[in-house]
Amino acid sequence: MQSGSDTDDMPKHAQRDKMRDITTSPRGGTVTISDVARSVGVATSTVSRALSTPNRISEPMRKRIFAAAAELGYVPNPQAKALTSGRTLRVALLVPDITNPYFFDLIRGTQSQLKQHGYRHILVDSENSLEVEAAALAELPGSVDGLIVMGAHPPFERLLEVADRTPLVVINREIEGIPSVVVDTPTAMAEVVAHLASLGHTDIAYLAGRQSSWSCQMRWQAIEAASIRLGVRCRKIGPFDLPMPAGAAEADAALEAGVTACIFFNDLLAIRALQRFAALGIVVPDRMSVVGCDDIFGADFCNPPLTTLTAPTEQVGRVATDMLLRQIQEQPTGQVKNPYRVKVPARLTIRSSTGVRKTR
Amino acid sequence: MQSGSDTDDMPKHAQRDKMRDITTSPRGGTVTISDVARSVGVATSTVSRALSTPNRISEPMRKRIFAAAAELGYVPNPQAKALTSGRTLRVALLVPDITNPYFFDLIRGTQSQLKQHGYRHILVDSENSLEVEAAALAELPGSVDGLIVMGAHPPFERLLEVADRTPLVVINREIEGIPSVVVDTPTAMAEVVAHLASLGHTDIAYLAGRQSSWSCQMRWQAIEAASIRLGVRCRKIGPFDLPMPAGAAEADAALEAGVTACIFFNDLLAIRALQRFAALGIVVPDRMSVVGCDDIFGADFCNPPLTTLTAPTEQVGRVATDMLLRQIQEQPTGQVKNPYRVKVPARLTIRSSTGVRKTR
DNA sequence: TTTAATTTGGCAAGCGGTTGCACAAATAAT
DNA sequence: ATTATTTGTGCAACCGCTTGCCAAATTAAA
Repeated sequence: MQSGSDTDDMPKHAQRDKMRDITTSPRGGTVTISDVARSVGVATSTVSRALSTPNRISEPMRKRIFAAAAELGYVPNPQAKALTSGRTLRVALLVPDITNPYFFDLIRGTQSQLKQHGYRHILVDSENSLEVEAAALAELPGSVDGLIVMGAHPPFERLLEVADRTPLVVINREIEGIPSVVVDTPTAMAEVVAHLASLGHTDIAYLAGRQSSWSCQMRWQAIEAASIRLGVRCRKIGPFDLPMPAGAAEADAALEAGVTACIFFNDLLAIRALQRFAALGIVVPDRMSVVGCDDIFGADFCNPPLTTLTAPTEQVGRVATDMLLRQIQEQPTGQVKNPYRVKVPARLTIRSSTGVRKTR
Repeated sequence: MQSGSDTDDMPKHAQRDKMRDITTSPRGGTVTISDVARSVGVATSTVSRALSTPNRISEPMRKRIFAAAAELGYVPNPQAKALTSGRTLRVALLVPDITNPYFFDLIRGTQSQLKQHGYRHILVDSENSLEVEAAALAELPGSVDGLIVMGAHPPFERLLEVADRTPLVVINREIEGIPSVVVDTPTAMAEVVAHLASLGHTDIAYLAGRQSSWSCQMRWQAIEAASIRLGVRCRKIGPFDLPMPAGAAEADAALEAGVTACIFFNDLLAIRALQRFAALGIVVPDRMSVVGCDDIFGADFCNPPLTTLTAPTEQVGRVATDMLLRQIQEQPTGQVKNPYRVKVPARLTIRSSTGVRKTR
């Protein structure tokens, strides 16, 4: 009851604290470091150090503080931590379209690797919108320690700017000066062409992706070069950007072009095209051979199972994450960034959607 | 040139600021609100209000501040904002397994809705691990404004605790006192049983999910009740928790049980079982009818296309998000939380994996 | 013209942590 | 026993931004 005397000689902030205590203590009050400090009877700095600076505080004191923290249910506030330390322990993942199963494994790979290092993910799905991507690129660097950008559509100058102030790794695109990890689909695409040629196909179409991405261009270059070398005709069709389900239009176009084999930018397209062909009564691979890319979920059990390019996608995610984390670590000394590039091979997985050319 | 005089009568903090300016201005320095303030010649508070309190600052001044902010490339620091405002504008998404395509649409739904309201996602994939889930549940509330928990494995007491201090919405599980949105698969499962019965099946198996989830239990109850009502035999098998690819073991078990139709907990299982049956030479649906649940990506183009339950999954995500955001908004007054529950119907989509029972 | 009501902008105290620096106690060296 | 070294803690400033409160300036009312 003589608490009245406290109030007088207490410094102002202590009075406030006390009020806060009374006000919020009953329920819902977050336990802060100073609650712990008060409970143990030490300064907040001591608690802070006990919690995050090893060997700075005597063992007995450390124990007491830990005990108190546990008892009070103290959970550090990441915002506050981030504000002072400059580390958010968060990484942003920029994905063009979560709806594409290709990104599952990539996400899974990054997530598991990040988790191991105590980091979290912010997942941003740009839904293939350049504006969303641009906005995210502008805003995210403040709230994360680094970014991983997948299937990068944004202009490379923009990415360079971002890379200049934030650790950044790009997946499936190579940009001078930015660390990247890409799947070497172009090289594998040459194999695809050879595979088709060996089956007797001389007229091939390459159906480009909706957005002309870097990968798409690289693949086309490789395919074109390979077909010239092998003496087969190959034309590029698309990209289409129609409201109809992606894949069907491409299928129709391939049909109209009179080719006997077609290579799709990715499995999503290829699978939908497969459905379209089925609907039109076009037998795959007898009338038309179909090749996809990525070996996504579904490529092995669609009808017929899809010949495609397979890559260790989850590993790609892990490698990219490692590169990013390394960048984040070395940032202090980081005068010169290490634009390390990794290229992982893809291999041709032959299933039943490709077959010998039938003369009709 | 007479700036020398400034240094003398400047308050201490201003001097510091100035020093900081010299130090970090050259490069890499983040532009803060006080940089903008200095550039315009006003106080930080004015800038802050111009930026985030409508109609508090005169129009001309507002314009000047905006211009300066734009010119300097000012980007607000979310950490600091969060620290003062108590709002992180971030929501966590707890997913048991991103590898399951079912969650795509859910994620997409929440993401798009969140984006519209200026919120971001933190995606946490627990990879079906209870510990990871528990850890996330403990840690996340501090760094987000609310959580959406999917396919909730965590014990409900735990969830109640969390819900007590953080806005929370659960998807596909009902817990007294927690807002939830669930797909009414149980009701639809009765239809499934009726469908199978009408095809002449009298021996049915229900293949449970790996983890005995709430949905799984509800479905089994509904299936059991329906089969009793319809006079067919139905047994529950599993769950299995084997290292082999989920689905194959279930297929074998169904075969061994001698049933002519089987209902799988979800499409992932059903599709893998389909592959297993094909590998064993069991023709679906002639020798075995197969039903899945969720109508995930792939269910329509697997071989044969899968009979399954379809629900507006993306919408479920949106609704859950709305409920969460509403909760976040009303939190100030939030004496009594509104444990609102939504149940969205699922409907039976009949494709080719179910057929009339063939006597053998 | 004087007084009251609005606007507009600044001051300064935080939010919940971290950290450089100072200081007292404990241990070692002279 | 006295001085020089280690620890072990506390003080207080600070991270970037918000906000309650106050004062000066502008406008409206008396």
